[in-house]
Amino acid sequence: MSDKTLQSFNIYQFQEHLIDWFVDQQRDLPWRKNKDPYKVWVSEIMLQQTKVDTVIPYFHHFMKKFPTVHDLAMAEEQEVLKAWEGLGYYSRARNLHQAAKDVVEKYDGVIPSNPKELGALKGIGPYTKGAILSIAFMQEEPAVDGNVMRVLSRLLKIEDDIARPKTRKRFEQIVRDMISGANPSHFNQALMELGALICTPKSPTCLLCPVMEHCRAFHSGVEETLPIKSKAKKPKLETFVVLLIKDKDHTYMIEQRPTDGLLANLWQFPMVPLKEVGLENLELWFFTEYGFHISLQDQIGERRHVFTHLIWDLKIYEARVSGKMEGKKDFIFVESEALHTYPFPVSHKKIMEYIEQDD
DNA sequence: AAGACGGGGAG
DNA sequence: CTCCCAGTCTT
Repeated sequence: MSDKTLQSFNIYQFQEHLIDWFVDQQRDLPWRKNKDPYKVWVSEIMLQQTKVDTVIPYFHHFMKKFPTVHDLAMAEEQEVLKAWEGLGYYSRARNLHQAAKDVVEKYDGVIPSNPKELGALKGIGPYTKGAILSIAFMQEEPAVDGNVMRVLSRLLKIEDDIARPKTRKRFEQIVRDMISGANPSHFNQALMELGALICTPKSPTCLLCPVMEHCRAFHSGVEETLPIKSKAKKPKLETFVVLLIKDKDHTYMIEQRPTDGLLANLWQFPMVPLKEVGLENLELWFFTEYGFHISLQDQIGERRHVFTHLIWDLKIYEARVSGKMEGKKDFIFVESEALHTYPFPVSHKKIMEYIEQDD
């Protein structure tokens, strides 16, 4: 035992109470029907930063479309992004796709069961590695996510800032000590399930908790003040003009975003950074940027879209093609009925509502 | 260690 | 509206 936090903590009785509760009370979730490593992998990637209820329909659709790691490896990235559309953090989809190709090429389609090779795959960090190793391969590895840090902070009354990278490492060592001798799959999933159902961020239902008697925060009455977490800084505001550029054939201009950064490789209506360009210079700026002329028409709406680190203020304008099109940049004109075949960020999906149906 | 990277739900 | 949630990669 390398962390004295667990001195005088009854690990084996804790394991029994926790796992008995989990076996009895766990939710019936689609990725719990078997322990196919591919399904465990996909579900764990989807569940990063994302609620179970949101993930369920995406998981069903994804498994129908890409039933095996081979199917995923063979797919076009655009298909994978389309299946991910609306789920957010799209680098997860691109990394999962790349990793599936690597698994097929390097490991003949067999997902590696050792920590080193598994953890080297794109998008598989310490948490996901531990989750796959414990759930699919029954190895005694920690899988420390936000639920686990919250549960253990309270259980052991640990006041370290869970926003710090160092804190996760401490919890990993604690789990290594606590998981010993237990069913690794049940133990890790039980900690996370407890965090989701009982030991919730606000107003935890301690009176229903199967490990209440083990919980140091509950005994001290401080469960509501844990875990300690430093706050994120405020997102900064960015203002854009979004152009719904209609061609004479009832088609609209869309473009693909860059291969790196925010919403990489997704499609969008052209966006003009308003602060830098200014409404007066917009048409000239557009010609310089895209190589053909438009005429700006009326503003037809405005939306705010909030990301973790920034806010988009989107002023939606109609525009018309008014010049020859000899494109400098990559863009296409697409019939309004066909827009839905391209992966768009949620913000631009909502902008599609401003397009009239009867044109 | 700090910042980039989405989107949804609760109150 | 405001607040909360939080894995991995990059720098």
